[in-house]
Formats: sequence, C-alpha cells, structure tokens
Amino acid sequence: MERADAARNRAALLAAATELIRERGIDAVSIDDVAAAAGVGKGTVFRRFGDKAGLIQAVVDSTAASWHQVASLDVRTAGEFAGQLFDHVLASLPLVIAVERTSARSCEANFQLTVDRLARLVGSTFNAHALLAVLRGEQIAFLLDQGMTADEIRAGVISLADTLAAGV
Amino acid sequence: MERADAARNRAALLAAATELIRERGIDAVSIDDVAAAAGVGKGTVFRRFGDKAGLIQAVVDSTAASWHQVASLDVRTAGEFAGQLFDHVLASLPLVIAVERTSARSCEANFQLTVDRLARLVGSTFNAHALLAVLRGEQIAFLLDQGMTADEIRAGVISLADTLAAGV
DNA sequence: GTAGCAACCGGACCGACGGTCCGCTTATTG
DNA sequence: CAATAAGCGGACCGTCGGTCCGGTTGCTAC
Repeated sequence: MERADAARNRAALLAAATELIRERGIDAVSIDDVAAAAGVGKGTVFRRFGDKAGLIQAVVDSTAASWHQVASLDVRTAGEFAGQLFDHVLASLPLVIAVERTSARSCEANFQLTVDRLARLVGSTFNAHALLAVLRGEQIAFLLDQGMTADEIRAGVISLADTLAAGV
Repeated sequence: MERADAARNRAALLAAATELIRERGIDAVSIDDVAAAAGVGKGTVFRRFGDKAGLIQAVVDSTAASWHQVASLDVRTAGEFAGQLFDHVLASLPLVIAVERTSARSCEANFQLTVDRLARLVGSTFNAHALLAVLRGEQIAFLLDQGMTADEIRAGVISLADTLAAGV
C-alpha cells in the first residue's frame, strides 16, 4: 500500500510534468523543473519514477496518448485505424514526442499488438512499420512545421493506409 | 587561406569523429573523446566547427551519406531511387543517425531538392515525406533490431515506392 | 494516546557533457 | 628575422540526470 503523502506527490508530479511538457516541449523541461513545479524535492521524482524515461512513460500512460489506449480501438479498415491513430498523436503531440525521444519502451507489449493488428490490415509487417513511421510525433511535427495543415496530413495518412491495404 | 596546421587538425578531427561515431554510435561519443582521439584540444573543435551539430554535419558532408551526394543520383523510377537511397543510408547508418539526432539542418537545400524530386515520382509531397520517414536511419536501425534483414527492408522500401508511384 | 518503525522526503552532492575564454604558441609574410 | 594575426589547448562554467543520507512523517499495534 502506498502512503497517502506518496500518492499525493505522485499525482502532483504527473500533473506538473504533463503541463510543463505540453506547454514547453520535453527539451525545455528538466527534472528539477518538474520537481519544483510539483512542490517536491528532486529525490522524490527519482524515488517514484526511477528515471526521466520512467516519469515520461508514466505521464503518457496516464493520458490518452499511450499505446495501451490505442490497442483497444475498435476499427474496420486500415484507413480508419490510421485516422484514429493520427488523432491520438495530434492531440498529445508534445507528450508523444517526449516518449519517442526517451524510451526504448516503444517495444512494449501494446506496441507489438498495434503493429500486428496493423500488419494484418496492410499486408505486411514492413508496411505496418512504415505507417507507424509516418505517424511518429516528430514526423507529424515536422510536416506541420513545413506548412502542411493537420487535415492535409490526416488525409495523406488515411490515403496511404488505404493504398497499402488495397494491395492485400 | 587556412593555415597548414589548421587544415591538418580539421582533417584529423573529421577522421577521428567519423571513426568513433561509426564504431560506437553518436550517443557514446563526446566532443572530448573526439578531441582526444585527434590529439588536439577541445577548443580547437569548437573553433573549427562551431558546435557538435556542426562537427557532425561536416563529418557527414565529407562522406557519401549527405543529401548533397544523394541529390545527384541518376535514376528513373521511384523504386530505383528508393533503393539507392536505402543503400546510402545503410552504408553509413551510425553517421546518418548522428545527423538526424543533432541537426535541424535536414531542411537544407539539398534535402528540399530530394523531397521535390521524390514528390514528382510518387505523386505528392506527403508521400515523398512518407518514404523519407521510412528511410530514416533510426527507422532502419529499429527494423534491423527487430530481426528484419537488410534485404527484406530494401525490398519493402522499393515495393512501397513503386506502389505509391503506381497511383500517379 | 503514544511509541516505534518503515517508508518517505528534500536538497546537497556527483560526474559527464556541451560550450566559452584567454594567455601562450606558431605559421606566415615582407 | 621581426611583427602579427591566426590558431591552440585546457582550465573553467552552467546545466542536467542521477545518487545519497540525515531528518521527518504517516501508519499501526498496543
């Protein structure tokens, strides 16, 4: 059982980290920042979450941006799936980018699940990974930066998914 | 005109950096390492190359891994182009990954050139970026890590490029 | 209530890294 | 050979992720 103060601190840290990353992006957020914003000492962060990657993973898992949420989407076509994935990523871009940059844990179980599911829809594991490469947070941020609109990207992703699925 | 000793140091630094990155990967190579390996002081590195990103850019530009080289490839079909790109990336994986991780300079002129050329072959700018996303060093390293062979990836890339081109 | 204990806390501390600075050295030129 | 500007090296700095430990506090058993 987790002590009451510990639970309070965990919640405060998650909230602080989420907000800071959302508004500044992971590169401009240090652990000290998060600890200060949550009103706790730095040691507490590491006690709770192990390391920076652990904190970010916990943040993402506590939001709609994790593969866990994605794995339970109900969906028929490749295009539909890709569209949903895109919406998930876009809604939490800074968080997704943060987790991409810090964790090797994309290899977790739920990610594999998503890959397999996608592979069935688009004909091959390679194509599944190709689609996911296009859906990476950094890729989408880059395209937005290039001046593409979210709608254009969304359409492109869906069209790509359907094109791949058509060859099956 | 660059002084003789300066030129010698530049060459030594490029050689040292190239070798170290190739054998250890960028994450395990610090500027101090490079300076020591080249037998010069740390200040010299920054005098010559400005910052770490500048050094890596210079390393890549001095090899076959840069967009500059790629832009001058002579090629007919999307698949052929993609295959050549893949070979370039694979041959210098650690270098490509290094430059991806450190520079915002992927937006340089030669990169744009490649995007435009590819866009003509595969029908849209979005599709061009999608292909390039799949050809990123980190993506390829990830797939290799997952157990795919280079040949499988190469085939997948070419097939993807041709599929996209077919829709034009 | 209170005593005892384990879990917890905070922040001083550490090593590594990218980057700066400046007094000394050296290649170059006339 | 003298003058000078370019170059050099490594001590130094600020920041960051991560560790450590002496003091504190929530919980439980009596």
